[in-house]
Amino acid sequence: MSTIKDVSKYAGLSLATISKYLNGGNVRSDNRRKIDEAVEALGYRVNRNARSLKTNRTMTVGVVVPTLSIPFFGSMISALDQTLRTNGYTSFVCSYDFDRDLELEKLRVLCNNNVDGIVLAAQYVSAAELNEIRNARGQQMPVVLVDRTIAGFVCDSIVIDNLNATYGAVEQLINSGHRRIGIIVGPMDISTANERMIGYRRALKDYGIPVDADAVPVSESSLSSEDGNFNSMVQIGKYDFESGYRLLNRFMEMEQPPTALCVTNYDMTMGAVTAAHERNIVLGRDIGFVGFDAVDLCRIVTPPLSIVEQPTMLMGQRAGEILLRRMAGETQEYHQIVRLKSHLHNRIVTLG
Amino acid sequence: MSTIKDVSKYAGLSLATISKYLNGGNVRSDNRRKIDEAVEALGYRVNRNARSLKTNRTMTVGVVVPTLSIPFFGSMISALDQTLRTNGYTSFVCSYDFDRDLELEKLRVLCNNNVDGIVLAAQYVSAAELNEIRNARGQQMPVVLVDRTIAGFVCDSIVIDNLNATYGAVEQLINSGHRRIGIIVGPMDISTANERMIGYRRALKDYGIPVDADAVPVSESSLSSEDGNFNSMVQIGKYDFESGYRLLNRFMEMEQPPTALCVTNYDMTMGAVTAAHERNIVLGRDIGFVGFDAVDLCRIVTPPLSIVEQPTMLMGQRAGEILLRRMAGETQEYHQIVRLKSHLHNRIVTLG
DNA sequence: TTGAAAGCGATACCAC
DNA sequence: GTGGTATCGCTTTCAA
Repeated sequence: MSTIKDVSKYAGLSLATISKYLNGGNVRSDNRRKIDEAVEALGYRVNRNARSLKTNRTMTVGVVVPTLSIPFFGSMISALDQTLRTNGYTSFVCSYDFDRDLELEKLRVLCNNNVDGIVLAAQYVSAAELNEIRNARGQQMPVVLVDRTIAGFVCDSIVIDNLNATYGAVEQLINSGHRRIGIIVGPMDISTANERMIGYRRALKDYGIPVDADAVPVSESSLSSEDGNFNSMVQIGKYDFESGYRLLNRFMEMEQPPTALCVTNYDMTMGAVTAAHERNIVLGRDIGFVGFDAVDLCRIVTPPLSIVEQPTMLMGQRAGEILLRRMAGETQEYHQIVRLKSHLHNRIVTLG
Repeated sequence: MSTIKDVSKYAGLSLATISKYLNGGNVRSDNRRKIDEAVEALGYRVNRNARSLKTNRTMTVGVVVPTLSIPFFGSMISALDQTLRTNGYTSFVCSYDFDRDLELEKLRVLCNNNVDGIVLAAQYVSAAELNEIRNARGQQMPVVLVDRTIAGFVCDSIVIDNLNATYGAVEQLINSGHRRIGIIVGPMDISTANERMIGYRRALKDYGIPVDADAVPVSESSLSSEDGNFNSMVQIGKYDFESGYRLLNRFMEMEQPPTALCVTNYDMTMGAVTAAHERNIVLGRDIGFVGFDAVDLCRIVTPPLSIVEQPTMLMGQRAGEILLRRMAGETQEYHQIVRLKSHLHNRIVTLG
């Protein structure tokens, strides 16, 4: 492959001149022609590695997500990449497949590859670990958290107003006559799951419906095992298909099953819908139901499902915008948490 | 941030010794201790940019796909990454969002970033363009194509036996009594779409069912517009939701609609299922139906859908294995096309 | 505007 | 086993 040196020889000009021109500097027009010709003839392409070594910038950002198998992150990434691209950055995506070690490894590799910034949908990583990564290279590398926050880690975050998302969902169920409402949430150490749980509790409380004693977020109690209480209206899953499937079945096998159910992410919604189908339960008719994220799905089943839709594109865009500002050096700004509103596709039918 | 130089000073050893040790060389045990201590104390991390500049290897591979919003590529990438990781490589994923220019740009950026290999699910890029990219850096960079091949581009490819996938699907429909079978395929310049179309035609032919005159692959005719024939049993979509939705409706509005339908990718299957639902057509009962990829879906609707499932994980794994061999320098091997079998989840009910 | 030269952080050859 | 040093490809100061 040809280097800038080859171009220099071919064009009969110095390295400095070539470099300057290639980086947008001013060069006499006849020299410009010579360089263009040389570049063309040699098929020269800059070696970004070498450039980065010198400039300390790679014009790349790393995007780290727990999985690429659900549409949620796919569309977020799409919007994010588009935003970054307009400013000359490209994004490299890594999935850690819900694996604790892999999450950390991906972050480190990205960091060692000198990305200029990181967008992370975190799961297991701790504030301390993230701080180490953020400070590994010279000055603090910009990190933007999406979807989930991390307790004790100060940075910019773009999240959904999870509390009001479930609050609204549960409120609708209450308004249509339900009093005995179950919820399937995610692991309590994930911020989204915790917040969604709180929204559920608050809605019940506001409407004077007693909340199960154990239906409290982990920060306020020792509840953490999903197998804590087989009769609780709050069941804690793992945000995966199997959890939704299994926990819907558990609900239905209670002595006093709920009359309505709220399921709080994509995979668990798919699992719950599948389980319901296999039990010949028609969601939205036999029991009230609100799912999360699976927007395509709600058009396909009868009756249509109520679904909380999260603004994934907006989330990606906002994350990109903030990251761009940080990478441009706006360090004096306070760190911010952007909280986006979700949208409830409401198809709840009033009871009896 | 600290460099190898700092480690050298801190440990009181030469650069060469540090570098050697850090790369697995032999060093006296007391020195080993000193170095470990220095690395720990300084929080030293190798600068991969600098290393790559010297070694000409980045230990990264670029993965380029048309979208991250369908599970198909997500699970392929997962298996691919896992395979690569066992050999010390990490993968950086880029989506081009079905955009022609972006596809090329992503490939170029990856190439300029000196990835050691590329896995590509191609759509628009030409053989000439790919060749240029492959040869841009020194010796030929390993490129493995997944899912789709490119006419005239010689390389390793992992694809599905698309022809027999649709052949099998259509055969089942024929066996259950259908004679008038429609198909919704993708753009004819995508190899998978072309092959799926051929499988359809061959099945009809083998069973003595007349094929619409215009139901021919693009290589054999000028057919390319999806609006070519409003009454054809072959309708050409764009592999997106909207195509499936619109073309199912078109089929149903024909004077003589098909009695069975085969839809040949994920998004179009979702679109078709949605459209059918809105028309109150029960797929699998009112008309025969086989979809593609949407495996979750087939458990959720009644009656369960017949679906062609593609071995996405295996595809990613195989792609990784071949790429690893190429990156290890096995250049003498012939380029190969690995053709994986798909699996038909058959729930077709025999016609009354 | 142009060019000579230093240096980014690491590796690897070669002499000791 | 250890260390001095040239070098990877590029940017950037500074002097001309």
